[in-house]
Amino acid sequence: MREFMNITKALADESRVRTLLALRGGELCVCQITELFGFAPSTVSKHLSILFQARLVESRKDGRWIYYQLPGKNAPVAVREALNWIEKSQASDPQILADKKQLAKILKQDPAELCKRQCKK
Amino acid sequence: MREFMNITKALADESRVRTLLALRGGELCVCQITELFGFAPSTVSKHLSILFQARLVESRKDGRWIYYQLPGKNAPVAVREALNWIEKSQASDPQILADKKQLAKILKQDPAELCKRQCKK
DNA sequence: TCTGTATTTCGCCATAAAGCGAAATGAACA
DNA sequence: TGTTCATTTCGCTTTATGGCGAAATACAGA
Repeated sequence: MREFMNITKALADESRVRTLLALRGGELCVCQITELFGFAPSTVSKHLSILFQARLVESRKDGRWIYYQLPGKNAPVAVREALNWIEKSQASDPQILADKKQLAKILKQDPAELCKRQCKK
Repeated sequence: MREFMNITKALADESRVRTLLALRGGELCVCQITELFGFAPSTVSKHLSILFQARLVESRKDGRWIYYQLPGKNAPVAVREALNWIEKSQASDPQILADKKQLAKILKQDPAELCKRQCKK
């Protein structure tokens, strides 16, 4: 029950749901997600750690960058079902489509440049 | 998106998840759910109104009693999928099984007696 | 109509959660 | 060995949420 509630609580925030749907296109580093939402990097990091604790995302370290991605087939059933539910219910939501568009623009940019800009703020 | 978040926020509380699973056995009136949790009637009422707004439950008035139940086939897809997910993930959870047992005892009692006791507190 | 009662609404308090900026961490590179 | 910089952790403030009891509402029955 504890684990299940970790999932439901993680899903009870719009930014986190949008993050999960944004990750459908493949892994993203923190600064790319930060760019998508316009939040402070620390805020995004916290959101990601909540998703991670719920096992809704996995992470991979590559040098100074940390990439987050949707979990693989080894994920708990409750997690897989949850992601399925979100996908089915929200894939065509206007906000999600807008995010997808915005994300395409972000992916064209150099991640290093994104990060540098965010740190200067 | 707004509607979807209503669902996820409604599910982000353990009592509300337990309520949904308790309703699998059929409709319940407010005082029966109140008895199950040991909360104040006003607290239970609020929980139910949150579930209702998310369309995760429906209600039926019968005289002074209001019965809550799981939604029928006309429920939105997101709601049906959510209930499915909860059922699959949590049906065999110890807490849910305990609730089921406790509920069986409650159902043997006269609802009118339950309510009277709760009001006197 | 008046009383009793099942439920909801309201106002309050305590706790949890979301956001930020500053400081800490840890890996690459001069 | 420092320095740079992507990310996280910490401390803080503001807002949201869950709980209660008291009062309001709505309906049944005397």
